[in-house]
Amino acid sequence: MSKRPIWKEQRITQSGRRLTDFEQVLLGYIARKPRSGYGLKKVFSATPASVYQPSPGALYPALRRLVDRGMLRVEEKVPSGQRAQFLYHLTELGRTAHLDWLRQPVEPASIASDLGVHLMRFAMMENHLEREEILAFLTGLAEALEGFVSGLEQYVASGVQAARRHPHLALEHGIAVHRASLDWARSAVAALAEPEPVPGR
Amino acid sequence: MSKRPIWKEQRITQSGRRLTDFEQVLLGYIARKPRSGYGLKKVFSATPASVYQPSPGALYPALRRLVDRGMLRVEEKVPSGQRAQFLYHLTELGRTAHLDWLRQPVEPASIASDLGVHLMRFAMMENHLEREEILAFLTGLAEALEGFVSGLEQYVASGVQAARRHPHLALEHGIAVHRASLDWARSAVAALAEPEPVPGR
DNA sequence: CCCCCCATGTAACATGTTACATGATTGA
DNA sequence: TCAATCATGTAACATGTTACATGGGGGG
Repeated sequence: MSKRPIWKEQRITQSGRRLTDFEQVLLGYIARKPRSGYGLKKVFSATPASVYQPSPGALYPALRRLVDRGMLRVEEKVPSGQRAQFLYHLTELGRTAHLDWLRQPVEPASIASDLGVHLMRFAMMENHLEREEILAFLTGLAEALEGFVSGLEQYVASGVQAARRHPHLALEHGIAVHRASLDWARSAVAALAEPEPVPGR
Repeated sequence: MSKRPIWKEQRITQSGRRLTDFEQVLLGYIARKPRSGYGLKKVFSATPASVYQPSPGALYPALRRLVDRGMLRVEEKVPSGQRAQFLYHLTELGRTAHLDWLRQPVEPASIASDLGVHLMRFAMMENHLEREEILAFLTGLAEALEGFVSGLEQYVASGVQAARRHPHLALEHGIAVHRASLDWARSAVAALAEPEPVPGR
């Protein structure tokens, strides 16, 4: 009795669980245009940046979960004589969840491990968020990267591990790539602060 | 009988399975100096670059697996009255596996997703591989990055997805950071091609 | 005839995350 | 007394990878 378990409403009963990044990315692709499982597979393989190729054992169960949770709706198409094809559409709930995901602020603590996800989010924000929100996101991203880079620089300056050459060089690598990321974020802010360039003139 | 299953000696009976990168990194830290589970945990938290903090549910089972497979040997220390502490040492088999891992060539196809692992490997090569091997590794890394970057550039130049601004910017990000990585690799080759700078003068 | 593309999945297996659990010592 | 640090783990759960399975249609 002195030590009864504390249930801080964890185990959010399965349907309250947060969607994984992969599930969110699927929602994002389907938001642009309804797709089949195979169609999604092709979207991934056609993008050179996202080197990630989801295996069927990851893709199909994920779609099933999204349907079960009411994020997706299935449309069955039977193209006469061929194997059935299933087109997935976003539901209202799915669209809400996707927008919420796009609007998550950048968490400075996990900036290094989340960079790829943030870039994915940025790519999917187009036509979904206001310009102001997008600029705020990029600014937050830049600030987080600034903090991360200066943290690495301080560590290098502090002289810990200075004796070993390779770890030092590896740290320099981290500084270099995150600085490049930071420069990109700043230039993206500048590019998007201007109005969309009209191709015709 | 017409279609019996094909067993291409997959399922390599548990002990033939390749070690995961995480297991290899553990071997690498233990190679430098025998450590306890808790000691390894601290190594991770003390390194600013590897933002990854292994959970106990990942760390302890991994150590157990390495012991079961003969890569590690356990030394029990009982500091009189305190909870037992276990120091892990590399076995010969463990050292061999670690060196094999360090010597794996860079796979150009997976360069983007493996960059972090390659940097980890580079950091751990010091005092284990010959200078020539290290330079060859860095050269291979640079070549793979060159190929990756020029692939991205060609994709951008091909004008697919040119209509959408955000994906285009995200691709530019990929180009920028991998180019930074490439520059780093080249400068690291140059730095290591010279003899170790003597601190005293 | 064989292989590749279309298009769907399932099963076994290993791993990781989150939360819980234990228990001593040190410091506020 | 309460909290943090040292130091070890386990249990439940969800997810991912690899390989297998099915089956039609088109091209060399």
